[in-house]
Amino acid sequence: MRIPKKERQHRLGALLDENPFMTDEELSKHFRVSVQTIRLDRLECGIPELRERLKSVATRSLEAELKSMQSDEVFGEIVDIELDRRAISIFDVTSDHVFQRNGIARGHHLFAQANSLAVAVLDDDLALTVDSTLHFHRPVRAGDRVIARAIVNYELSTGKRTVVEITSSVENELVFSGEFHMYRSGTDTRRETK
Amino acid sequence: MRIPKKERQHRLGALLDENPFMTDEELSKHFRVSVQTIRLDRLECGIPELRERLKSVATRSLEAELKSMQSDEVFGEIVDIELDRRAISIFDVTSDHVFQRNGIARGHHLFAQANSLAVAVLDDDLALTVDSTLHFHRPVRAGDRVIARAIVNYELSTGKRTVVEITSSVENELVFSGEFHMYRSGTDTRRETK
DNA sequence: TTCCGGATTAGCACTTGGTACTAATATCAG
DNA sequence: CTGATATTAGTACCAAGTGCTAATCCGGAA
Repeated sequence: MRIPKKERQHRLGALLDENPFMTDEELSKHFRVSVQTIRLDRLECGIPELRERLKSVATRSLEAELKSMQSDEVFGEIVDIELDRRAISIFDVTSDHVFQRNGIARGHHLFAQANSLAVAVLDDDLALTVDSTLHFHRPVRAGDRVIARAIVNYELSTGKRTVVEITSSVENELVFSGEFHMYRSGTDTRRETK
Repeated sequence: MRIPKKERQHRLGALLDENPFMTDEELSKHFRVSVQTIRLDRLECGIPELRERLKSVATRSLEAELKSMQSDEVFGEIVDIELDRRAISIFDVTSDHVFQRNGIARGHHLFAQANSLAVAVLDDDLALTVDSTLHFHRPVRAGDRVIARAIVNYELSTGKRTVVEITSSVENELVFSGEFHMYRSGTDTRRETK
C-alpha cells in the first residue's frame, strides 16, 4: 500500500477533474495499482467511465457555445423594451464574472450589460458608442442579479447624437450608472432583426 | 432509394454538425436506411465515429475553457508593465468581438481591455473602478491589433483615489481613450500574484 | 503465532459503438 | 438484359468499459 487508499481516491478525483481523458489503464500506471483497483476507486467515488466523462464535457461545451452565441449581441437578457424610449435587462452574476482575489465582479461586465442595452434600445442598424461617463457606486458580487434600466434622453440628444442613460441596481440598490452618447447612422430599420 | 445518396450524405454531415451525439443506429432510423449504409456514408465523407466526435468536441471545449481562464483576470495580453506607473497591453480583435451586422467591435471589449489594464497597473489587492469617462474615437474591426497604454496620473490622484489614463490605438491611430478613477484599499502587496 | 478483515488483484462473461472486410441483393440506366 | 452502383447482411475483432466471483496480500489484535 504505497499511498493510503483515501488519498489515492482524492488525487484520482483531482486528476480526472483537470484531465478527463485518461483511461483506467493509464490511471493504473499513474498510481501504480491494478486496473481493477482504479475501477473500485471510481465506483466508490461515483466517478463515471471515460466515455461518460467525455460525453458530459462535450455537452457542457455545446451548451456554453450556445450560451455565448445568445449573449453575443446583447450581454444580459432583455426583459422589456420600448424602442427609442426605454429598456430593461437582467444579468445574473456568477463566479465566472468576479475577480478571484476579492470576489467582486469585474467592471467590464457591468459596462457590457449597460452598453449592450444602450445599443439595443436604439432601433438603428448602426448605433455606436462615442463617449460615455460611468459611475460604479457599489461592488457587485457573484449571485447578485443586476437589473439595468435604459432611458433615452431627448433633451440632451442632437441630430445624429443620442444620449442613453443607464442605471443598474441590485435589489433596488444602485450599483452602477452611466451616460452613453451614441452615434446613429440614421438608417433606421423597422424590421424585426431579433 | 428514397432520397439520392449525395443529398443524404450532405444532410448527414449537417445533422452531425449540429448534433454530434447520434449513434449510427439512430442515424439509420432517421434516414430509413441500414446501419451499414450510414457507415459507408461516414466513411466516404470522412466523418469519424461517435466517440471520436465527442472527444474532439470535448477537447475544443477544454481549450476554450483554458483560454477564457487565462483571459480571466486580464483582458488582453500585457506586454510591458511598470507597477504604479505605466503599462501596455495588446488585444487582437477577431470576428468573435464584432457586431455581426456591421463588423465593428463591440465597445465593451475595448473597455474591458482598458479597465483590466487600469486594474493591473495598480499593485493592489483591491483596486476598483469608481468613475470613468470614455471616448470611442474610431470604430475598430476584426483583424485590428489594439494597443492600450496606461499611465498613472499622480497630479489628479488623492489619497485612496488614483487616476489611470488609458489610450488605445490601432496602427498608431487613436481609437479609444479613457480616464479611470480607481479606489485602492491600500493593502499594497509586493508579491507577484500576476 | 494465528486469524480476521479490508485492500488489492485476477479472471470471466457481457455491453456499446464502433472498424474492416466479404458477400449477397436491389435498383437503375443504357 | 446486363453491368455498374447502391444497399444490406453477416462475420470477426477492438476499446473501454460494467458486474460479478474468487483469490491473495497485508497489518493489527487476540
